[in-house]
Amino acid sequence: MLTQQPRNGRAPSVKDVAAAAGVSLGTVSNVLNRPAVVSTATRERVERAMADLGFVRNESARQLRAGTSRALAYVMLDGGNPFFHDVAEGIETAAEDADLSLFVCNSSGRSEREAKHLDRLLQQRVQGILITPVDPDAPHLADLAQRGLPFVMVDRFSRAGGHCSVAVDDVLGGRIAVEHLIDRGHRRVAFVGGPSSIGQVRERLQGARAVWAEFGMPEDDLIHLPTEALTVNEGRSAGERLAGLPSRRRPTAAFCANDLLALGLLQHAVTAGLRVPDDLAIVGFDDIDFAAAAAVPLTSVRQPRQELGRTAARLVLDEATNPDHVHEQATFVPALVARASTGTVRR
Amino acid sequence: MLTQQPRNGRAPSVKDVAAAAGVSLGTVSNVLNRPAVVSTATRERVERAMADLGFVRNESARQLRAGTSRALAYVMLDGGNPFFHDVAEGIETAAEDADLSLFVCNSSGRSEREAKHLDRLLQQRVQGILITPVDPDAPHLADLAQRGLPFVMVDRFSRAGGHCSVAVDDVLGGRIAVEHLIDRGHRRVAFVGGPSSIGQVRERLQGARAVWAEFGMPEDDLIHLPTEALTVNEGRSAGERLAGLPSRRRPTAAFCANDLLALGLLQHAVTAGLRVPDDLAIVGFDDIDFAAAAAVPLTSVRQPRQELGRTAARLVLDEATNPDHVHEQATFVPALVARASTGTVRR
DNA sequence: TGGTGGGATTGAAATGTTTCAAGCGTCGTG
DNA sequence: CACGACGCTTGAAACATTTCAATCCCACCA
Repeated sequence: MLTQQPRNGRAPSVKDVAAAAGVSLGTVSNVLNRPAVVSTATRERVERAMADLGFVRNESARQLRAGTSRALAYVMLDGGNPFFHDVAEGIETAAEDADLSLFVCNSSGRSEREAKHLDRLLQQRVQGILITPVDPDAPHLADLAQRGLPFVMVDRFSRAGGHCSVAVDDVLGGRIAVEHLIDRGHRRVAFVGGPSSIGQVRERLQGARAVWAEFGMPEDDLIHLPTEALTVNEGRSAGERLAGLPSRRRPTAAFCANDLLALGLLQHAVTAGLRVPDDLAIVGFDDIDFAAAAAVPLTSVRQPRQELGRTAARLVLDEATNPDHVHEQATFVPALVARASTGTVRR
Repeated sequence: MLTQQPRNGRAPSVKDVAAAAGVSLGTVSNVLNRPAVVSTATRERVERAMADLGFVRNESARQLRAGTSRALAYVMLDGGNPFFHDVAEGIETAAEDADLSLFVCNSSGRSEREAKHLDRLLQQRVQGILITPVDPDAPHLADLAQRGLPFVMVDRFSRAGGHCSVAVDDVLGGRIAVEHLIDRGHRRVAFVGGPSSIGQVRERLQGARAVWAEFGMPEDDLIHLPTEALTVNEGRSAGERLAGLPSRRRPTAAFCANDLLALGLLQHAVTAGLRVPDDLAIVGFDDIDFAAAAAVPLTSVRQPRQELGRTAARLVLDEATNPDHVHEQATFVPALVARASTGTVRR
C-alpha cells in the first residue's frame, strides 16, 4: 500500500505526484489518461510515485474540467418495495457497462423529497436521470425537460411525451390477471387497489373491467375494494373489508394492484382461517421475489423488472450521447406466473 | 420558471449571472453564501437573474474549492434484503439532518464490486463511509482506515478496532431466540444458517448453544442445518433436509439466522402440509417487515434497524468533524418479537 | 471641509484536473 | 552536416466556485 503518508491534511494531487516522480504534471495526467504516449521508464516512475503517495484522482476536478459527471441517477418511488430494487439493479448493470456510476435515491413517495433529490442531482451535473415519479405531472419534472437534461420515466407513461418512458402494458396486465381468474372458474372477483390517482391502478382496473365485460360477466360482480396505498398493511385491511361482505356478495378471488397488497391480503386470509386458493384465490402484480416466497406462493403478473431498468438506462444514454435521439415509449408485455394461490379450478 | 434559455451548450455559471445582473461575480457568490451582507436591491436583482437564466450551482466546482464533498456513502451488503434498506433509511435521516447527501451503493455480496464502489467513493472525496462489508478483514478496508477516511462498520464488529462499529449483540440474540423456544416447550431445535464464515451466523449459533447448555439440554438435540447463504431459497432447501430427518430426530422448532431463511422454511413447511407452529415452530432474525407480513406471522429477533443506521451516521460524522473523536463500538440489544409462528406451548 | 467609519462591492487567487500547442532531443536520411 | 521527423515531455490555459483583502462610496461628525 501507501508507504509514505503526506498527511499534511491535504490529499496528494497530480502536482505532488509530479514532484515526487520528477516530471511535469502534464506527464502525470498522460500516465492516467493516455498511458501509451509516455515512455515505459517514466510511466513506471510515475506509477510508483502514485502508489507511494496513495494518490487518488479528484473526481470533482475532473468533472469540473470535463463539464459533466460520469454518473446517472435513479430516483425511485418506494425503496421498501423490492420491485424498485430490482429495477435499480437492471439500471446499474447498464450503467456499469457504460462505465458510469449510478446514484440511487429514494423519494419514499414524498414529492418534496423527490424535488430535493432532483435539485441535488442537477447540481451534481449527472448525465441523465431515471425516475419513477410520485406525480408524473409535477412541475419539477417539466423543469428537467426544459433544461434539456436527459431523463426517462420508469414504470410510468408520460402523457406530455417530451421524454422517453419505459413501462409494461398495465391494461393488458389487468386483462390477463382477470382472464386467468375467470378461467379458474371464478364468477365474483374483487379488484384491490388504490388510490386511483396512480395511473397504474386505474389501468390495471380498466383492463380487468374490459375483460370482465368481454366474458359477459355482470358488472356488479367485479367489486372494487379501494386502498389508500399499495402496501401490505392496506392489503390486510382490504381483507377485513372483504370478509365483512355478505356471503352472497363475497368474491371468491381477488386481483391485487401489486404484490404487497396481495401479501397483506393473503396474510389476513390465512389468519382468518380461509384456505387459499379454495376459499379465496389471489393474484398479485409485479412478481417480486417475496411473491414466490410466500407461504402460499402467489400467482402474479410479472413485470420484467431488470429489463425495465436496463432499457431505461439504454434510452437515457442514447439521449445523452446521440444527437439524433428520438423519444421512445418502450412498452413491455406482462406475463402471468401461475402459482398455488390460484391453483385449483372451481367447479 | 426559466424565461431565458441560453442553451449554447453550457449551463449558466455565476459569471453569466453576474453579467446579467450587472454585478461582479463575487457579489453573486455572496448572494448564494452570505445573503446578509448584500443589499436588498442587489440581492433581488441577482436572484432574478438566477431565476431567469435557470442557474444551478455546480457542485464539482464548489467541492473542488472546498476540498471536500457534502456527502456520506453507505455500501450495503445485499440490496435484496429489506433489512439493509431500513438501515439505509436510518442513515439517510441522519445525513439529512446534517445537510449531507447520501450515496447508497450495493455490493451484492461481491467483494470486487465492493472494492469498486469504495474506489469511486474515494475519488468523490466523500466525507465518510458506512459499510456492511462482505469480508470485515478485506485489505481494501484496512486501506480506508490508513487513509484516515472516517468509516464505520454497520451490523458487523471489527476485530482490528481501528474504527467505529455499530451492531447488535448477536450472541444475546441467539440466546433469546432459543430461550423462547425452550419456554414454549421445544426439546429438539434446529439452527438454520450459514456459511459460518459470516460472523453473525457463528455468534447467533454460539448464543443458541450457550443457552441450550444452560438449560441442561442434550447437545445433540440442537441440530445445525448449515446453509450456503442467507436467502429464501436456502431456507426452502433447509426445510427439505429437515423433513428428511428420521422422525425421532426431527426438531419441533427452528431458529433461523435471518428472516429470509425463515420465510423460505415457512414456505416449505406450509407446502409440505406442516402446521406452523404446531408441527414446526419458527423463529427468524432481523424482524424485517415481511416477517410480520408472512401468512403465519413470524416470531423474530428484532434489530433496531433504523436506529443502527442513525447511530452509524452519527459516529461517522463525529469522526469527520470532531478532532477528539474516539472510536466506539456501539452495541444494541436485540429483542424478541413473538408472533404466531411460535404461538403455542407444547406440552 | 476634511476625516472617519462602515456597509457594499470588487478582483484576484486558489482549488485539481485535462488538454493541447509548443518545445526539446535524438535519430535517420539525404 | 543539415534537416526533418518522430517520440516524449512540458507549461499554460480553462473549468466554476469561494474567499478575502482591498477598494469604493456615502453619510455622518467634528
